[in-house]
Amino acid sequence: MTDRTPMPSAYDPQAIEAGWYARWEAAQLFRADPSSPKPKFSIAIPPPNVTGELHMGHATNFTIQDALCRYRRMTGHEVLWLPGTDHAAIATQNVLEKQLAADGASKEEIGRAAFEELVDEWYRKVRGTILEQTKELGASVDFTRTRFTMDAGYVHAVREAFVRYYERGWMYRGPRIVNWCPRCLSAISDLEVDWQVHHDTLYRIAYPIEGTDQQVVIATVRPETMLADTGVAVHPDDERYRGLAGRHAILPLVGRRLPIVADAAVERAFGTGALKVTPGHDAMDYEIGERHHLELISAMHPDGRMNTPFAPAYDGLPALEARALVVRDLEAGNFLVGTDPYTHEVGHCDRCGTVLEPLVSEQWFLKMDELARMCVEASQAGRVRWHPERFERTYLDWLRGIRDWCVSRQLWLGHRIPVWYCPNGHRFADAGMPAACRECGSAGLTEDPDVLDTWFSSALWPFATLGWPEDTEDLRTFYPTSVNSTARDIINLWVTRMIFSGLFFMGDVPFADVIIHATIQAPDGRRMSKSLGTGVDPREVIRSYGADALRAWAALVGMSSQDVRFDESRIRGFKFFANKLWNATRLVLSSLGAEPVSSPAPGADLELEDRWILSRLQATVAEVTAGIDGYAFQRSVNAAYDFAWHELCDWYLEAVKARLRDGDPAARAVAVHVLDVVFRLLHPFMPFVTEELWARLPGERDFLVRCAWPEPETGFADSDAEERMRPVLAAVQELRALRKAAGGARVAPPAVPAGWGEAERSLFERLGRFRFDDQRPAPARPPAVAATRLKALTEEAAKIEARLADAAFREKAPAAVVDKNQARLAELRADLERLSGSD
RNA sequence: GGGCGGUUAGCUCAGCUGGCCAGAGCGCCUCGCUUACACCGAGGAGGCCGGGAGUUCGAAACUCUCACCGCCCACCA
Repeated sequence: MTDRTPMPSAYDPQAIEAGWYARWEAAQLFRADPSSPKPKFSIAIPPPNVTGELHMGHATNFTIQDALCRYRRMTGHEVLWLPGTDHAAIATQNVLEKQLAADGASKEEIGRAAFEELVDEWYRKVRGTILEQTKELGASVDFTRTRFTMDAGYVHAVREAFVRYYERGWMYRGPRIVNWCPRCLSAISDLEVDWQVHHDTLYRIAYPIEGTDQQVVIATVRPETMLADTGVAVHPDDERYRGLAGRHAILPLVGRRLPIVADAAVERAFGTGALKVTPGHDAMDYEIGERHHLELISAMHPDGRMNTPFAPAYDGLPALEARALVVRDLEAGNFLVGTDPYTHEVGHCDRCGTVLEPLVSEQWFLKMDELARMCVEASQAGRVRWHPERFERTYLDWLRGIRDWCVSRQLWLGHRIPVWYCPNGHRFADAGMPAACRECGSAGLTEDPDVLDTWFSSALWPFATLGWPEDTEDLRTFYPTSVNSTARDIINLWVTRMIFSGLFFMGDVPFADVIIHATIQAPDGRRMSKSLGTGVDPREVIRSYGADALRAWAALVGMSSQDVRFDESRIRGFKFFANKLWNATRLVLSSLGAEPVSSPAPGADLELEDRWILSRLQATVAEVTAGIDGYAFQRSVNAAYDFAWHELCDWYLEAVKARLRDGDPAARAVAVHVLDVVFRLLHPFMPFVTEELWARLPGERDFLVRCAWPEPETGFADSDAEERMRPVLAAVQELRALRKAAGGARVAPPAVPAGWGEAERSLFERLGRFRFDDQRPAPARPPAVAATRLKALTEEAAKIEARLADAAFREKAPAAVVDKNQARLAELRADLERLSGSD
């Protein structure tokens, strides 16, 4: 989009970012064409939702993915970056319930239909916000393919997936102990448990042993659950309790006979070494109960109140009240032996924060053994590569100890479980809406009331968004996708599940590379969170510094191996950088005439500084490219930044200003070329300002978005120019130091160092702003070079001399290292000589 | 209880497979409004690279160990 409008002297992100996204979209630059012959690159964007708007973590993740997509477009790939949103059932339901509660209402009061309207409204709002933010960030997604995990096609995919698992026999239903949220009134999976440290009391309670006057003392933090005790367990090798197994204990307050069993799961060192077994209210007890065929009693309603008709004193009480009462009664009956303070971790619902109750209930489970095995194999075969590599272990460790996945939820919101029950007790899975029972043909089917875990549908994302289970062109073309970029907290929640889903349904991994980006923390190191007031809204950052600055920073820190604190000053630094690019462009453009600008060619009419900057440029191209290829974006950003500011602006443009103004075709060609390449290199990270500036370069301009990625032009690699340039730059710096020492007064022109030709002399004059043939009288006594500078050089030289004098070093160090040291020493000596000469 | 990551200038962070006096951005100090840019330019101060031990001619980087900080996993009630 050629642009010849005048440029204001200051870069204003607001002014330039506004228009570009619409222009890109209008030109359909981000629309993927499955029939293209180009190699394919695809990313299914992680579907965001949770808080309803994009936060800094999303901004970072979007930046990484967008950088990859833009880079791949430029390297000649057909790119599909597919956006979308997730219905996030449990999170959304919680948000809405909180809103209702704030108005003194509840979802039960307003009813299902009204609640669903609220849900739809919420999704519309969230989608609008996310869409807006996606554009503000410059994310080059294909909006024509936007998906939602509850759209019609996706619903079909989810149901179909369930049915296929069901028919394989991997989906089963049964009463099991699960993590139950008494507020959400739903089961949740092991991964959705938020463990928090609690300071509780450990009660020691004496259980009389039947037929003796002895007793066994157990320890518990939840005395109220004793009402549901159906056994006592000790370790089989525990001498203290030898002979106890096989007898019975009598449950205080209730009088129930409890078999005493020996089980190796009991930790002898903990508490008294004796464990009350409550299979209905503790996961480990549940397993012990299964092993020893103990009775299972549920003593709690789903809402967390006691359900103990056999002990009416406690029936119907909230658990904590029941606990107090139980403790009082135990004390009264002399069963309470003692208490100890006790610190441990207690599971909370990670969505609403309520303390979870392990409860037994009917739930659907997905068998994980085969799926886990498929994941491990894919990993071992290197079909999925993790970046950084260490996260592969997070994945493998989880798979190794995996338990079946509880996929059912008792929510109002979500995908219904496609299982049907007929009046004659038959049960079958059907993705459609069957009218009659498959087995007996009877009508009057009822559908399973539960919905699926949100992550069940998210797990299908990489292929369901491409049209699965239909055999679509998109699916054939863009699956498997290329990369998945995620925060590490959902590695197992989401990434792992996508991998086994892909392997099972598609027969192939869903992506070749997984990249795990850093978590962005608040400036003080706390978690960024709305409720803590530590959140930073990307929109405000964009308003202050521009999306380009935010993105450049995100790319710089995104792949850090540790968490990263939000750092406004660095983002501002990138705004300054954009301003620098802006003004460098202004400088070059303002000195161009009307005549066309040619392209520089190696060896043709180039001055020393031209050769130098072109040589540095091609090295920068190589470095930026290597950085992206290795997912080390900080390398790319740093290389481009340093080159553009500290080589191009600080030296080259200063050196060629006059040549540009004088119409030197070589300088013009080189300056324009270097800017052009710099904009290409930076475009994946700073798409707006680079597109804007690139459009203003001479010649007819299309879109930078679809320009070719620069190759390192090795023909411009010029070590001779780089070596000759160094002493000139050093000499300029020394001259500046002299002037400074002279308090700004004129100093005598330096003697021409040996070996300098006309090129060096001319460059030195321009950069140093003086002329060798200046005949005006110099001060009688030239100022002394700053002593510190001299000292530093002398010290370094001495250090290197010492190293070179060391026999061990000369023998053992590789020749290249020795050479390097010698070269450096030569440089230092030359500098010192020049310095003393001007003194 | 296991595992992982971190500890480098005042702040936020780079430093790849050990070798160019230890780097950047911001902040701070001193000069300078030099017709691209004061969102700038030229200089500068500031670091026993968490502590200790080891390997090596040479270690911020490798090994061991200790101390903190953070995260993940785990059925010790």
